[in-house]
Amino acid sequence: MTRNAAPRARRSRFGAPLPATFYDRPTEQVARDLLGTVLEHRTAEGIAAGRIVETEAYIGEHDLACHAAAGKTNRTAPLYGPPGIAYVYFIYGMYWCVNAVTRAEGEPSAVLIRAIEPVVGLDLMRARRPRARSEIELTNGPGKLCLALAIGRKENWSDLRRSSLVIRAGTPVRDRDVMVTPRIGVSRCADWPLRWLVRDNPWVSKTPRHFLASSG
DNA sequence: ATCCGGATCGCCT
DNA sequence: GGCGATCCGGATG
Repeated sequence: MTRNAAPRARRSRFGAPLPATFYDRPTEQVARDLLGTVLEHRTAEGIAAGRIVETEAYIGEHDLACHAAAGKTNRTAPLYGPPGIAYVYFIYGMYWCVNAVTRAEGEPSAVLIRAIEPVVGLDLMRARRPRARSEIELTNGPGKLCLALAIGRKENWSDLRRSSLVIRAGTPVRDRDVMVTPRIGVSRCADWPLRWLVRDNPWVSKTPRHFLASSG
């Protein structure tokens, strides 16, 4: 029968790592196209990976919600680095969030990974997220997914093509399954439509009201 | 289902 | 000194 899904240690369970040229494009386009790709982190504990279902674009020094609005500092330096590296920042004295650095018109820009759908390493994620009361709560937020995948300070500046933290090609998401909304949790430029999400996916951090009608 | 405050600290004003 | 690209638990309707 179909016994070719060998559970043997396989270097890449999914597609190839996304090339640098993928990230070296307008940030909105990168944010859109990251939907459906797979974020994978290999550690001594094992492999944990998930399908990206929600992203946000932060575009340059003139986007006041973007950390680069503060200019180039020790903290924001990765945003000025090459497309395809990770920008991992510490927030609220407690949590980490991971971005993929892009390059929009030479501006320091990045895409925040806001939610993933767990695919590999569910037990590992549960162990790392003892407070999650459901599979959904494992990774339905930018801080949560970093806990589940053990992404932190060490992953800042990582090359997302060839480090322990990789983004691989996955199953593309059709346009009709993609929604765009304003970004979450920002007070400045709060109405800019720079958040992309997979419609009806349970792992999306905050489902837009417009699509809650089905439950009424 | 929704709202609110506390936790906790690095960074910019 | 004050505020975050957040999460969680408890209170409220």
